[in-house]
Parts: sequence; structure tokens; C-alpha cells
Amino acid sequence: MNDDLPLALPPGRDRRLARGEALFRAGDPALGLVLVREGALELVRLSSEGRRLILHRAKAGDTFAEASLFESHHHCDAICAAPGFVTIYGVADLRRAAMADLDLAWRVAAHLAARLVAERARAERLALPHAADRLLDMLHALPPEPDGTRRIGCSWKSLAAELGLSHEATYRALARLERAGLLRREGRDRVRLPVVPPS
Amino acid sequence: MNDDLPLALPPGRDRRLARGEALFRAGDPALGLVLVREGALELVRLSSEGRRLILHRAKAGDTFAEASLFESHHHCDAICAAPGFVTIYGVADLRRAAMADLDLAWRVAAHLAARLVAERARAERLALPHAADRLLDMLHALPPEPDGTRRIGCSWKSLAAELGLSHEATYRALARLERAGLLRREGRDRVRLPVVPPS
DNA sequence: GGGCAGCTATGACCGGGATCATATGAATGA
DNA sequence: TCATTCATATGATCCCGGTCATAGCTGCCC
Repeated sequence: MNDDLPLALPPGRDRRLARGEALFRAGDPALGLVLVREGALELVRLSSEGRRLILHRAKAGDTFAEASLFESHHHCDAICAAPGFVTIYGVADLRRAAMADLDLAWRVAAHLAARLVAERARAERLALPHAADRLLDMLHALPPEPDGTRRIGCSWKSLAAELGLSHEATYRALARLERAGLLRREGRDRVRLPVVPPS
Repeated sequence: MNDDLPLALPPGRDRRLARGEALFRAGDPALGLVLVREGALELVRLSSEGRRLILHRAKAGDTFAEASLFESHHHCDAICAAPGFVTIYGVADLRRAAMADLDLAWRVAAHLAARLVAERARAERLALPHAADRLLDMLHALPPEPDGTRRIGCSWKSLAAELGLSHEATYRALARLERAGLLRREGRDRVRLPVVPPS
């Protein structure tokens, strides 16, 4: 998702995170740009009725909370989904660095644009009326590994929350798709999708 | 949405648009940053089954297709929803200007961050399971006018497409909400929402 | 003016997603 | 090790959103 961006950043603060620990909560003053070095983070919003929606998931190598660079406060919770550590780049530091490095701000912008495109794809997916469609769309978007399988990288329950579905609907859709031969689960968090003939 | 951004931009190309005309189509080479000067534009994606999802709507004063600054091709259609004209700032021009103006790239990034936040709010809305909830959430997000009403600025049918709902479900939700006293329509595209006591 | 397209609106029907309940297996921590 | 929590899984039921049909209305263009 971001290859060159972190390389040119000024030194940041490291912070270790345990599973379930919050890096920040809604209402906290904005941290700045967060780079996940190890483990995984989830950006979570809890609705008033207790529904849990996952707005973004970042694994090692991804940046996180990019938009908070330009906000005074966070408006979501950041929860550690897999233990690891992150590096935090404060706003002021980054701003200063951007003034020295003509290209840095442009790369930050490019990075935000990529996130925006991803978010639009997500919105498009959430507008699909059927659980199976949302699921397949999301799975097809995952990068296939050399052996042809795709790793979801989290529990199916979390994936359900990311798709705006109840986990029951997700398991049912999985079972139906598997019966229909449109999907095969291999191990805990891997799926194989049939090769579609190029249109 | 963007106050200072256009002011510091280099001169761009103007283009007039008629209702229904496409500024660009999916697959076209990226135009660059588009500023809507008059009228309204919609970023539309047509699904394979013919469903029409509105990904973004921009009215006079808003920017449009910001992410295309960093993409080689468009992947949505841009359709004129209300006749008017736009100014187009090419990528190369903007990039050059960013090299001269240390702050411009940073402002572009800030702008993209704001769009990202808005898009996340949209995704959150699309994850709401009930039509009435999505509708109310969207309407509450509209800025109220001095008289307390809110202008939706488009047809209810378009709003339905933006909410990922069929227009029938939208009309039904509207009627139900109106019966329940949670909403009152005033004229063609205005609603009044009851004042909620601060929690 | 007349005709046509598109928006607004509502009814009937069906399928599927939310919810609640329950059960088993897996993982995690004391 | 054992217990507790959590993920996985499936069944029953209800509700509601999608779809199709129909109709009045608005606005627009010739």
C-alpha cells in the first residue's frame, strides 16, 4: 500500500501494543501519522446501538490514521488486533520535514489519494445488497498468493464487521458459496477462488 | 469544503457542461483536479447488474475527482447533474506549481484528507442496516439553513442511489418517518428535522 | 399545446438479512 | 491443566428491503 513513503520520514516515536489495547480513542487529540511495524490495527467505530463497524484495517507495513494529520482530534477508536508495535510521526515534525523536502508533501497527498480510492471501493462494496456479493467482491480484491489462495488476515467475524454484515449472514453466505463451488476454504483464514475466464 | 485551495492554483482550462453530459468516463486518461464553478457533477459507478451508485456529488465551489491527480485513468463516470461549467487543472501544471509553492502540496493533502474523512462517514452510513437510519443520518449531516430546513440539493431518487437504496425503499422510509414525526418535507427538496435535545 | 421522460408514490409479494438461541471447537490466560 | 472466552456454525423466526406493477404528477422539449 505504501512502499516509499516511510523511507523518507523523519524519525518517529515507537510504541508497543498488546492485543485489544487502544492506540487512541475517539476524542483524543490527533497523534499524527502512524506506521504499523508489526502486528495489526483496526479503526473501529461503535454505533449507538452497539454495532461494531471496522472502518479500516492495517497490517505490518501499512500506514494508519493518515487523515488525522489534518484533524485536531480522532473520531474513531484504534484497537490493536494483533500484538506488535507502531511508529508515530507527529504532525509538526512531518510538516517541518515537508517544508524541507519538496516531494514529501506530494507523496503524502498521493498516499491519501490512494486511501480515498480504496475507501470508495469499500463504499461501493457496502452498497451491494447481497451478503454473497459483498463477500466475493472483498475476497477477489485480496492479492492472491503464489499457490492461488488468498489470506483474509483476520477472523471471518471481523471481516463481517468490515462488510457491514452480521457474522451469521457471513457464515451462511460462505457455506452457500462453498456449496455452489464459488469458493473453497483452506485452513483457518485462506480461501481459494475459482479462476474466472478473462472476459 | 474547500475555501483557500482554488485561490492559489495556476490557471486552468474551463469547460462548459450540459445536463447529462459526461466530463469523463471510466477508462479515460485522468484529467486532473476539477473545480466545479457552476452546476453540479456526480461521480457514478454502474454495477454489472445495472445498479447505479453515486459515489460523490459536487456542487458549485467543490472540487471533484481529486484522487485522479495520482491515477493514470479514471475508474468512474463523471456526469453533469446540473448544467454549469468547471475548471480543470492538469496534473503536470499542479505538480509544477507545488514545487514552487511549498505549501500547495500540503493543502492538497489536507483537502484529500478531508475527502477521506467524508468518505469514511459515508461508508459508515452505508453499513447501517435500515433505510430510515441511513436517510436520517444523511439528512442530519446536511447543513441547516437559517430557517431550520435542510436542502437535499438533488432528487430523492438520486439521494437513494447515494444511500445504496432502491428509490421505493427511500420513499417508504420518508413516509414512515414523516408519519412518526421525525421529519417534515417542505417543498420539493427541503426537509425539517425536529430539534433533538442535546444528550 | 401535446407528448414524453423522469420523479414521486404506493401496493403486493418474495427472498434474504438481522436477531435470538444453541452447540462445538479453538485459542488464550490464569 | 483447566477454565473462560471467542470464533465458527446452523436453525427458527420476523422484518424489511428489492423487485415488479401501477398511477399521478412535473417539467421539458418539439
